[in-house]
Amino acid sequence: MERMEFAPCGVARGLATGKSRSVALVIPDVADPFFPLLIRGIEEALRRRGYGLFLCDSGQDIQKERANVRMILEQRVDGVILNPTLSDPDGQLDLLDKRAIPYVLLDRILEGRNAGAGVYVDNRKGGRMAADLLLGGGARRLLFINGPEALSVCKLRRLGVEDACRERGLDPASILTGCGDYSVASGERVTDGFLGRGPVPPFDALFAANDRMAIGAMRSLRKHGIPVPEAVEIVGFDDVEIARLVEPPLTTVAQPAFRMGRKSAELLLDLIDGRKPRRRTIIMEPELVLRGTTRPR
Amino acid sequence: MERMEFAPCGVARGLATGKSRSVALVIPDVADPFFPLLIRGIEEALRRRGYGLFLCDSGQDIQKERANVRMILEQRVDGVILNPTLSDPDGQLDLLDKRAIPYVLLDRILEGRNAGAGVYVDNRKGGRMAADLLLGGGARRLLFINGPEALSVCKLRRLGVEDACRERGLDPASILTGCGDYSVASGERVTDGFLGRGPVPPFDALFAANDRMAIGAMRSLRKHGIPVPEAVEIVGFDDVEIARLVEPPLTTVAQPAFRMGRKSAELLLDLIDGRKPRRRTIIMEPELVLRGTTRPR
DNA sequence: CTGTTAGCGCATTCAG
DNA sequence: CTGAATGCGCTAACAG
Repeated sequence: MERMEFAPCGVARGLATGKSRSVALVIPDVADPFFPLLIRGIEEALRRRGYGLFLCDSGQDIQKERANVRMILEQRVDGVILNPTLSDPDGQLDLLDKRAIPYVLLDRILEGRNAGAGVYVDNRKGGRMAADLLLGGGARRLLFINGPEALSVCKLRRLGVEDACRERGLDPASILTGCGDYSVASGERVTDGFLGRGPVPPFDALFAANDRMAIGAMRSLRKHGIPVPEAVEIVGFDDVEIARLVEPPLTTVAQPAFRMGRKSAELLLDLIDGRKPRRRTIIMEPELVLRGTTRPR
Repeated sequence: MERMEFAPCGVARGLATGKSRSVALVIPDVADPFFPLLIRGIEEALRRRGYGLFLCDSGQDIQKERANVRMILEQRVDGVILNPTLSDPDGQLDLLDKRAIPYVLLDRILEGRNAGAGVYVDNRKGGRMAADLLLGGGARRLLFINGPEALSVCKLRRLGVEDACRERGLDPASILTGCGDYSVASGERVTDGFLGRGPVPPFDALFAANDRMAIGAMRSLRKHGIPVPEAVEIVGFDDVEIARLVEPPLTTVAQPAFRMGRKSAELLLDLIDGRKPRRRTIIMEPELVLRGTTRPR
């Protein structure tokens, strides 16, 4: 069988068994540097058990996301790892439910559904860690640039920020808030908006819900001649590769992307095999990485 | 059929027709920021024609690359887009040939094979453009940090650099040369190596075969207190997202990654459908993007 | 325990 | 032009 170079036909086996030995990953944007490590983790877990990975980048486009789900259903994948686009994907989750295709949600919490499996970091804690670092460093006025608040993770990060305020006896309503779309450009734009109003920045600390927006904010501050971290301290979220390459290197709340990917794939494979995983939702710990956009503590 | 929410079973159709309506993409490293746009281009072309994409990241590991190819063969993809790892993948190309599975090479030129299809930029021209920019700006001594010279693209970029030298009456042997592995760290290490020998840098211009190594070089120069672009001008290759985010933003030779991806997928689909594409190898034009690591011209 | 067979859900073919 | 039969290459159930 080795020498004949025979490879059993997965398609025929798939038809006979009803299992295609493949899973799909649906993400909103491959270009987001948060995904590469995640994908690596997923692939490692899948390969170990002989599964292939269908990649579906919906490009932030709900139309494409629909098309992707349709294609997934046709290709008869055994399961789906879903990191939904901004818009509400519940219609698509219903489709998966109806077809009894197991799925794991990455970085999104389902409020209505009780049966959903998911993997994510403790976003509330992450938000609290970031805000607490800044407030503990003497910040008087915090600007929080959140992602799209329709996403549960964003809501949670905001709650964490508010926790930190309350713990220090501050009114959560006193923090400035902006909202971006996770892109560098949006972080820059939001920050520009707050800086346009006068010569003195109305904030002395800034927390962005991801590193890309934090880097956008850094660009805005540099443009306005405001020194980081001397006049404004900055904390990001994710710890992507760029974070350590910008100048000064970005202090950030790290997500264990590789482990998240691996874990979500393992969880999905357990569901596919009909095993009952002990925990269907897995919450990982964020970790503060101190670099150059905050003053030494 | 709409209302019944019926989806034809791709697996059964695959068995009946011998076509799985899916192709595989084999890349050495999803974390390389050059790939996201490429993947987007590929996905766009594939979705348009109802094909799915199997992602295979070999993680620079030839063992995994083999395992990937095996999995690909089992899953009976209709074609493969291959961006091979450093090591020689010809054994695996033979496998594909034997099985008559069409494939398109990305960014790698086949010297022995006459039938290979491929998509890449004119790397020689790109190398010449970069070196010419630097030499034309008055550089006396050029450091060229190449990628692994086992790769044909790297050989070509070097040839382009030598072309530029000769055109300006310089001896190509006079340029300093280092070799990295495309990572930020390797660019930094190689540059460190040249700067460790004395207080004055032995070069006044630097061309790196990709942006990540160029950024590593920038880090090394900053560490040594050498101003960019005043004392050393730098040009990278690729034009990935980070290039415009570092400070100063990186002058670079841009590759049309999205178009390369789309084109390679279209080419592959033509091969799969048995159409005879007019050109089996497609060479795209690199483009110089002037930013802050070179002085204004 | 080994060898045989039915059938997975389609596309294709051939008969009507 | 519409409708029924065959087989793609496997696995699972079953018989020997």
